[in-house]
Amino acid sequence: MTLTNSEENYLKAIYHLSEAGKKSVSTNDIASSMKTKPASVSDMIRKLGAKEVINYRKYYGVQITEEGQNYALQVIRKHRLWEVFLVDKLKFNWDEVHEVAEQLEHVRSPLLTQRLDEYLNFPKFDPHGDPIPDEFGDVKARPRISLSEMEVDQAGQIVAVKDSSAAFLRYLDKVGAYIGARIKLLDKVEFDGSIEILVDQKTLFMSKDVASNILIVVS
Amino acid sequence: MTLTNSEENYLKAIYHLSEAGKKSVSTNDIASSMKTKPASVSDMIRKLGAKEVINYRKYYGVQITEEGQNYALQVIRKHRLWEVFLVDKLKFNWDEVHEVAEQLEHVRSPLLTQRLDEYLNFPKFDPHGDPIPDEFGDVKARPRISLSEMEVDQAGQIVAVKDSSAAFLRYLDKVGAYIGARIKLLDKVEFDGSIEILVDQKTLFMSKDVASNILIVVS
DNA sequence: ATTAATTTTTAGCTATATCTAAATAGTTAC
DNA sequence: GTAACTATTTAGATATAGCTAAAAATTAAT
Repeated sequence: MTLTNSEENYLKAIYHLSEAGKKSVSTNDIASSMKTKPASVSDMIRKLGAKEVINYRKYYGVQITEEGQNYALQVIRKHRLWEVFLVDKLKFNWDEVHEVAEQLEHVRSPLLTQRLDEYLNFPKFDPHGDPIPDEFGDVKARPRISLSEMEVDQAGQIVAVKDSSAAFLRYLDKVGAYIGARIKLLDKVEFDGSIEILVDQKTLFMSKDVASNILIVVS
Repeated sequence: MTLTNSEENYLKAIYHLSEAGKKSVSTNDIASSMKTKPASVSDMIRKLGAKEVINYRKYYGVQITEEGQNYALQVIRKHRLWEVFLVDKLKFNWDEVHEVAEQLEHVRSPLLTQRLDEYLNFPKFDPHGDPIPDEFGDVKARPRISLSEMEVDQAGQIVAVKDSSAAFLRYLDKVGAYIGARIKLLDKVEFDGSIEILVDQKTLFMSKDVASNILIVVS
């Protein structure tokens, strides 16, 4: 079973939206993430349904199937391997690789993917810190540290909190430090262990107490 | 001005057919080299004419324009650079690279092409011995003759093949007549034009048919 | 110089992937 | 529980790229 490049792109988008929490993904969600129109999405999900990579029932959201998930993971694998190649070997900056990897991810050659993986020394994470699925679709969990353990100038992504009280979550939401936010540690005050971080182009001060309750995956 | 992948493939075919002698290329020639139907070619050359990469007059052959030639050379440049990458870095055999390079040659990123060229140390010839155009479309020429045109006792190096089918490449690899191999013509049988050559301290017999498909640079 | 053969083009159809506009299904508000 | 709003699908276009079958132009043969 093979998908066209366009079908692969839709499937990848559906996979990413599914990952980001929701069990079922809406036509509008897909349309906005793909920068296309809902009508085009309707058409495409009918095709993806016929190929059994998603479950599709009219007027209800779509759910990715086991087979669809595996397919998506192989495309993501290729995307991230190429990103590693571009940065490690061809000296691209990590913010220059996405568009090129979007093209390279569709090259069909199992041998190429395998040899590239080998050549890059079986990397487990891409230049953005995202995990690279192996040939079976398995991913290595990323090591998590608390925000207070980070070094100055290190960048990362908020992935969880230790204290999940409503008050704490409300506070995080208010300052923009939501789960998934990409942050960078700007400064550490030796005196009290408080820190200064960059979130969404805004700087933010945080006590050591708060910082030690926030879990980070460094990039 | 950009062409679709399909337009790039047609243009490349027209370029290669033009190189192979004839000043003007027929619809049927293109159809058979592209393994498609003359009707499809008619359609496509109208499009390529509109984009001014070929000159097109109904019922006459097409001629590639200056602009078309430059465009074709850049696609060929990418194709051959990727072939070098696959063989030199990813340890592909030289008969396994064509299909993958056909896909990679369409990746659009001037930076990628430039960095790849750099990474490979600005190679001048691909694994089949064909010259790699530089960013201005210039190629380094090497005078080549076919193995069947060599004189007895003349020595040389295999630099390319005319027939690059997988079967032919496999055969050459098997007998040790790889690109780059240094050979010497030991004898020529007048009766059927078959020859005896020395390759890697081994003597090898070859039909005239095979010999005329192997290109040599004499030393 | 006609006729015959070949080549090339046109016409019309299929499939993918997109769009806009209109219709329909589902959800929310009062 | 109906009306209003939102989400989704359908219908009908456009553009690319291919096909077959038939028409038209060119070339070859007698």
